[in-house]
Amino acid sequence: MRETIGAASGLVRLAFLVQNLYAEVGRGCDLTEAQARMLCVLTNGSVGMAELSGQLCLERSSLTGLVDRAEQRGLVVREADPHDRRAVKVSLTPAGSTAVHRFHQELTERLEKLTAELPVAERERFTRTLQRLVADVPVLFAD
Amino acid sequence: MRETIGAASGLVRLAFLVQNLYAEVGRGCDLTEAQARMLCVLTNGSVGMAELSGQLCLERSSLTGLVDRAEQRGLVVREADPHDRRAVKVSLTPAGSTAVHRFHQELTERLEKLTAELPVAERERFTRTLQRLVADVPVLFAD
DNA sequence: CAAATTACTTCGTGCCACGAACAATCACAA
DNA sequence: TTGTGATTGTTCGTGGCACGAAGTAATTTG
Repeated sequence: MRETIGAASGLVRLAFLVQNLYAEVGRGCDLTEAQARMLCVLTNGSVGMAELSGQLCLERSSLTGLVDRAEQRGLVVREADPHDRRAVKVSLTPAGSTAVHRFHQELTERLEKLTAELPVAERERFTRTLQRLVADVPVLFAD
Repeated sequence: MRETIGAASGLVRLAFLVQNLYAEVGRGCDLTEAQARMLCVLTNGSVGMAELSGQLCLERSSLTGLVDRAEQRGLVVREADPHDRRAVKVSLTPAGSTAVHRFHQELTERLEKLTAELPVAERERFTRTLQRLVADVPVLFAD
């Protein structure tokens, strides 16, 4: 049983590691963690508040403030949905797009360094298993 | 290059997944994420503020409040360090110990379910690689 | 058309994290 | 011994994050 316990510990520590990297790279781009996550989702195009809160696993009331602050910083805009006057579409401004691309690139580099030391075969196997485990996690960080 | 990009995405998504689980299990034990992390570190015995802030990657000033709130909830106590009158040792109360053990057990179960569907060989390989990647991450979630 | 549903916001609360500034204590060297 | 510089931890101010309850407006449904 030693091994399964180790798996849980390993997952937690890996998550901690990645999360710290995420925050660190975010700070370098002047983005909070929550903002960076949101901008990553918006990379795929404009999204309504409800769907966005679903993808980020946030209550809608939490999202309102997040979008507010991002909008004040000029990273994001709210647009009226032509088909539903209740709804709002959130999308990236050019500044937001620039920021998120820089963030994405830097984080990708840092994360690749993490696995860079592994032998190629091990690395590929690891990645494949990873893909399998996260198959139904929303795409927060597109390829 | 398709594969290396996927590795970064996979890591981010896995981290998101684990982090959400962490928060969810925490809520079930009436612990915030930050509190749960701290209590996990304290499982190994009492620790000074400076070392604790290092292990949690937090500024000392952030830790003060975290310990304050945990102390008010009766999860933790501050004790004077006999060898250094500036220093403080933080340790678990019985209530804190109970809470963190429950948290640890539930989270471990949930995390094992994550990998439970994998073929045994793949799972073992994955775990081994995991251990290697997190070798120098502080122990936030002991075996 | 009335009622139920959906989309989003507002408000109040508590928690989290940072940096600057500060007091107490310690370690060490002159 | 007496500075002097480093270390330990706290306070304070600021800003951000997240929740839930309650509310408004628009849409859908019966």
